[in-house]
Formats: sequence, structure tokens, C-alpha cells
Amino acid sequence: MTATGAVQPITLERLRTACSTCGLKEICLPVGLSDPEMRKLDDLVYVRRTARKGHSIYRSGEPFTSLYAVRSGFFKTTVLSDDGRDQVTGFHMGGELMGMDGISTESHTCDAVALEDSEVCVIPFGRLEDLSREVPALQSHFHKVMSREIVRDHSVMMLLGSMRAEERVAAFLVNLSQRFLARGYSPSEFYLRMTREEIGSYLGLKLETVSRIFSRFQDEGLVGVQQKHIRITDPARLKQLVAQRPC
Amino acid sequence: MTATGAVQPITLERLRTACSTCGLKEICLPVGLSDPEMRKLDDLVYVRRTARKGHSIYRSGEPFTSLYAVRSGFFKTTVLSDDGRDQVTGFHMGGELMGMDGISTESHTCDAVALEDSEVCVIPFGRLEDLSREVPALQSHFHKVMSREIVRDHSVMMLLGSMRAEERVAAFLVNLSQRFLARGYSPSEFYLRMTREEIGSYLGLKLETVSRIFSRFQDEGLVGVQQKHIRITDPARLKQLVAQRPC
DNA sequence: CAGGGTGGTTGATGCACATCAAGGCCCGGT
DNA sequence: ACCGGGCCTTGATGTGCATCAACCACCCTG
Repeated sequence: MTATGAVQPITLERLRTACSTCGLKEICLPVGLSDPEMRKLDDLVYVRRTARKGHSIYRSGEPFTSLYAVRSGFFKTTVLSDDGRDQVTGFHMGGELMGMDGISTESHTCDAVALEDSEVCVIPFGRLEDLSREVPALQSHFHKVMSREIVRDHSVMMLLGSMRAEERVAAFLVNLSQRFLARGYSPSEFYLRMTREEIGSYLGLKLETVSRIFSRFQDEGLVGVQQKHIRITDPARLKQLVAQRPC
Repeated sequence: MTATGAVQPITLERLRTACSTCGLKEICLPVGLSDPEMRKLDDLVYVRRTARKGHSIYRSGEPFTSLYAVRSGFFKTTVLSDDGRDQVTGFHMGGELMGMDGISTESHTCDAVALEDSEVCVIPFGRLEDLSREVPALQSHFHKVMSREIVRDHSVMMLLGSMRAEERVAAFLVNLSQRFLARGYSPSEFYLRMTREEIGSYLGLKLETVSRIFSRFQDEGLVGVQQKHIRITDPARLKQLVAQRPC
């Protein structure tokens, strides 16, 4: 594949994208790397791409060459089945890696669509493999990231397979809340970047059901909902809802 | 971690377990390795474990040290949620790797339970990482295996999120059929190792529903069902059912 | 061969969520 | 400022699957 050692010119642009100076380095790929190791990663991850709201970074069927780390903004990934139905498989925010599904067949199996104007770091996969052979800490962390994706998918399978609609929506809100918290944003007050329909698709529900449950939660004093603005007013009871067996 | 180079004595036991002589090497971890590379893998994967029907290879919460390749037999993996509900996240047959969910947190997040008397190869993960730094073909294939698991999970999410009960059961049968075919068994006639309840758990349905749909498929001439014995009589129409939008 | 237990089938009923439908809010464009 | 359209909400009705329940088939054990 491409040569690994190519030194990139230091430009303002470049500095802005460097992993070593990125605010997300505690969440993203560089976790656990020493300073010199991080600098090697800087040599690899220096291309950014932007996607305006509604546009995609990659599409199902396109050849796989790179992973993408969300630098800013918000994405959904969707798969579409043979018959045209599509389903949201995940929402992705700063520091999260997208595209790992493409490794197995060397072509992407889903679309990554920006839900607001967004920016990603392009991580050429061949070179990532090269570097992770040199840097055990990177290899280890990359494996953990892939594994985390598997664990996440299992918990979504659990959600879809055995939770009732209320529990699903509660789980969704709690999960978003925690991810905002981990990124230094308010866990109790945020804007949803996705529509009710996209939430429903992710949760295996219809948009009307999602809307009704938001209203019900509001009536019960768990959350305040105004369109896309969410304020979680009773996080404890919301969490309780998730782990409940009400039937 | 443990030293990598330790040479193992050549014993009958050892020969029987060696990847290089294993009938599943075209499906399992050694895919794409040269002979000398395969021999290095032999040095790493030389411990087998057996599990009698109903017993587990690992359980949720146990520390993660190894991956397990199914050598013979049949497994299910189940996650259990905070409130005690558990759900089948997958069925695993010869050549498939289990335990990748444990990498991220270094402890297993599900149980792997044998559905019949079974045997697995133990793959110490630290040493697998070591070796995959030396052998790019192994690294590459391992990444593909993990990625394939992610893709598989996405298609289960699709199934759970947007398919009707009939389609789910059809998809389940078609999938099993293909996996038997890939292993040289009949794709049209096989025994189910799992109960209706386990199938239901995997598909997000109740066991009665699974049973009813089997009966319906039988009435419609798609399959012959006698307890756990399945004979697919009309594979084409079964496949059609999966990719249908009937509402 | 009787007896019990596990797993499977089938029917009757109920309910959670989907579907259908109407109206309202908010935002961007001209 | 007005208009149009996307998005959301809410109500009325329908239905697919769950639930409850009874019975049956098979297997194991004594």
C-alpha cells in the first residue's frame, strides 16, 4: 500500500488536525499512546473531510479504504436491505470511529450521513494496520474500539429483542446523555440532531410511537421536550425505566 | 504477557489440534496464511477445551484472556441485562470465533454455552496480538473476522428492528442453511441444536410464535419440520420471504 | 412399561404498537 | 411578511404478536 513514513509539511491546517493537539484524543484512537507514538499517528491522520448536513461520507457498496473519526458534528449510519427498507444502525458523535463494517468485505456496507454540518478525520486503513504492527498500544486500542462496537451492537440487539417501547426510548436518552457527559457537554440538556423517524428506525419503532413516548415522559415529569430540545429532569427514574421488567 | 516463542512438544494430541491439519482452516483464523505462517499459529493455538451440552466455555464477568474457535459442536452466546432478562446474541458453529466482545473491557460480556457436547480451540489473545504484529496476513484476517461480526450484528439489528415474525424465521433458516453448506453439510436438511425458546430469544419472538410459524411454513410446503429435524423443501420461496415487504 | 419432565404444538384472548388521519409548529425561501 | 413543506403531535382504529392455557410427543429413568 502507500508508504508509511512520508513526512507531512507542517501547516496551520495540519496542526489543527493533528491527533496530538485534538480535544478528542482522550476518547478517540490515540487513547493510551505516548507522545512519540502519537506523533506517528499524526503522520497518518492528516486529511480531513467535511460533510454538510444530509450528505454522506461514504455509501454502501463503495470500496473501503479508510476509517473515519468524527471530529465535529453528528452522523447516523444506515443499512439498507435488499428490498429497500433502510434502518439506522447507529448515531455517531465526536471521537467515534465509523466504517469498521467495511473491513471484512473491503467495501462499505452502510451509509454514513451527516445530521449537521460535520467534519471527520480520514484514517487510511492500510496504513493504520502498518502502524499498529509497530505500535502495540495502538494495536491494542484499535482492537478495543472494534470490540466496543460489537458490545454496543449486542446491547442494541438486546434492546430491540426484549425491551418495550418505553424502555427503548429511555435507554436511548440515557445513552445519549452519557455520551454528551463524556465529551464535556451537559448530560441533562441537549439538542437532538436526528428526527423522530430516525430515532424510531434505530429503536425499531414508528415515529408516532417515539413522539407519544416523549410526550408521556414529559407528562410524568421525567423530561422536558420541545421539538429537538431535550432536558432530562429526573435522570434517576429514567435510568430505572431502562432496567425494568414491568410485564 | 506470556513468552511467544515457546516451542510445544509434538504429540498426537498436538497434531490433532494443529491449525495446519484442521479441517476448518479454510473458514477459521488461518485463512490466507502461508505454510510457515500457519506453523507459527500452531505454536499459539494448541490447547483445546471441551464443554458438555449445557455447560459454558466462559461466562459474563469472567476476566478475558482468550478467544475460542469452535472446533466441533454448537454454541449459543447470551447476554443478560441488569434486570435478569437474557437474550441469545448468536449461534456459533465450526470455525467461528467467540469471545471478541471481551476485548474491550478485558472481561467477558456474555456467556458461551454448548448446545451439544463440543470442543473449542483456545487462542490466548495477548499472543495472538503479538503474532499478528509479525504476520500481516494474520493481522488482516483477524480484523476481517472482527469486522464480519459487526456486519452480522448489523443484519440482526435490521432483522429485529424492521422484519415481521415470518421474515425473521425465514432469515434464520436461510442463514443456518448457508452456514451448513459452507461446512460441507446438507443445506436442505439438518438438525436444530437449539430449542424454540432459544430461537425465539435470538429473533425477538416468543417460542409459541416460532412454533406457529414453523407449522405455517410446513403447511405452505416451504419446509418439513419434525421437532428439531428440518428439511427445506422450497429454498427459493424461503429466500423470497426474507427480502419481502408484505405490508 | 409406567411416570414424570422437558420441549413442542395449538387454540382463545388481550394488548402494545402500527397504521391511518388530521391538524399544528417551525423554519427557510421569495 | 407570507407561504410552503418538513417535522412533530395527537386521536381513532386495526392487527401482529404476546400471553394464558391445555394438551401432546418424546426421552429418560427406575
